[in-house]
Amino acid sequence: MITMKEIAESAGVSQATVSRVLSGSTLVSPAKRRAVMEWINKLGYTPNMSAQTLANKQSHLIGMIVPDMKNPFFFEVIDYLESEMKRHGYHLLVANTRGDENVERYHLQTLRARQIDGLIVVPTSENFANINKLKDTSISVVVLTQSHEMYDSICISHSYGGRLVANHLLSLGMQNVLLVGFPQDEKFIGFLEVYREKGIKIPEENYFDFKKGEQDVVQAAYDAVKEYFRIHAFDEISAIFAVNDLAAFGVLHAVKELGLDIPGEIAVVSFDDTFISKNSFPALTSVSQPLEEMARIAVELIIDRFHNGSAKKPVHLELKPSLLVRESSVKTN
Amino acid sequence: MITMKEIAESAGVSQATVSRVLSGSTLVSPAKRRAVMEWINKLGYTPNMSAQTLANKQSHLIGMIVPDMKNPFFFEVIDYLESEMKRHGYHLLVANTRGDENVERYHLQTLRARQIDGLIVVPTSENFANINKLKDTSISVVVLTQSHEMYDSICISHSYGGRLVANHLLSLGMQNVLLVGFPQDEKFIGFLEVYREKGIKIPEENYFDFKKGEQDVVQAAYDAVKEYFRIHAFDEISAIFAVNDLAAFGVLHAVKELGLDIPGEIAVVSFDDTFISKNSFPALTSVSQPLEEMARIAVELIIDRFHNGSAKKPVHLELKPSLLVRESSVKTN
DNA sequence: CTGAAAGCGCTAACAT
DNA sequence: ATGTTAGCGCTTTCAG
Repeated sequence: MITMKEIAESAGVSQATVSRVLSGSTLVSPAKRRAVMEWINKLGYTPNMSAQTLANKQSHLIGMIVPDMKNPFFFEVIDYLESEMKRHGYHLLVANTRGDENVERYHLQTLRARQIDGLIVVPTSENFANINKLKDTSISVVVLTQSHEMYDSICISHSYGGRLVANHLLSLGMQNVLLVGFPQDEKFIGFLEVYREKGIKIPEENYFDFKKGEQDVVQAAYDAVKEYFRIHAFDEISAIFAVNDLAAFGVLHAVKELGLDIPGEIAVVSFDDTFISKNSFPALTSVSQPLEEMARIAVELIIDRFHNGSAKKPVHLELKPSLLVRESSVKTN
Repeated sequence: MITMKEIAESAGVSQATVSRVLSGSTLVSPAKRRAVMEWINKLGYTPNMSAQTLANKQSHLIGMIVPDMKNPFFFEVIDYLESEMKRHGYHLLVANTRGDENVERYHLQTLRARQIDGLIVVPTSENFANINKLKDTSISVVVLTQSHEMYDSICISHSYGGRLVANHLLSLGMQNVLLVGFPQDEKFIGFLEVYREKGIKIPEENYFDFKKGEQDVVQAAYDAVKEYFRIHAFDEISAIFAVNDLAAFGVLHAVKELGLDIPGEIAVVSFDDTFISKNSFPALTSVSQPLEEMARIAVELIIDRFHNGSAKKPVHLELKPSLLVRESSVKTN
């Protein structure tokens, strides 16, 4: 690895001058600048960002912690974030907790040690137990997909998303629905509110509950549907609302295996609108999150906080999701 | 951020002693060790890895460059890699080229600047143009999913995978097949070899060619099938072999939309065996790569090279894929 | 405009 | 067993 010192010696200037050239300072004579540039190219100099980080107290690194890297939703988020960071000259350090709070704690610690300029977290721990401890560190954090009072946070209104689904299904006259996911999820709460407002009750047994931290969501959802219909007649429900695309994928598999027509005999509605929703057959009606916008804002917030400190109080963004109606709930032809 | 120096002052010892405690050196008296540990906890010390990297010339960072982060195959790989790196105390820096060679070049440069201890690349550029230039740098690279003569490389035999598919389809008496992907792909070449050996010819028009760097593979595959059947009768082919799961997903969608029975009227075979293969309906017969093993070896190779230099000559691993037969090619009930 | 020198936080001889 | 010191590669005053 060739260093600034070496190119300084070769070009017959001081290290400071090389540094100035590299940083685009105007205080360098054209002649020296040219000489330095020549040697930089000739010797193939690459700056040492660790040294820069140490000297500047800025790493241009953003850490991200997610609970499940295998979920396409997170991958699409990561993809947008990575892309957005590149635009700003940042790099992404990803860490996966696999739903384990201890792993989350570990990553919180090691990412901090890496001098990240900011952290984007999709919380794993219950009640934000781990991330709340970051409060008395100087690190700026953005909580993604959930709202958090202490930190900047960006999410959609899940309950509004649930309401969209409810209104859609009700407009189709579908009164009995199976919910596949985590009953405490805001989207289901919003959904149930609407039904309650209309005086329609969804029986308890129609809330299928995943174990917290369930890793094979597809399989769990598949099993849920199979189990439900082992006990219930096919015409007892008219629709299934899945907590996310992974779950919907499992639901779809099960429903088709049972030979039920979608949406004729049973409608399926999903959440997140990843490539799975768009490309399944039938294509899934799904609640879509404005991921690109969320990613853009997240990166901007992080960078802004880094420079302008924690002076301003936390920004809480709650964007509105939208419902994309496709063939899994409404026959088009 | 509290530093070693501050700990040293608080504990009334030298910085070197703190460093020794932290590195687990035995050359510290129990008393001082205890005192130091107390202050470390009290003050909430976190080491500065940039400084460590600078002093040690080791970052414990591994970079990875992939051409398409949205492909489930790659994110399953990334997931395994991240997990494996964590076991070794490494972190993963991911970069996505989106099929753009210029972006690949950019990342090669910036990742190097970040002092990564090693690089795992899934090549984007034709003929390895970009990565070949790493040869005269000291960085250790592992090429993943393809074989490369200069660097350590880990891949499966794609042509063997293609042969597995060919033999499987032939055993089912399927003589005319539509290939959806990139005709120059080894898996298709292997596939065609077997057919040729049996004296069976697949007409040129049955090779559907994606544009290089095609980003929406699902859609492209969907379109390919639709287009094929716009011109051809349904019974002209008995099977479709898709280049990967993303393509197979599109194929599946199209075939079902056309109302064809799978595998009765048409069989579908895929490659990579991601969660898509496992969970589609019908579940896809697919060629499976030993991802976990590949990830483990990749990380071990990188770390080994880092410590033992480029002395030994490159290791080339070509693992054998296996064919998982599911309902998309063979009716089970 | 340019160079010398101090410092970022940590490690690793080298003394003692 | 412990402290002192000299870097690691870069940025940034401070002089000139």
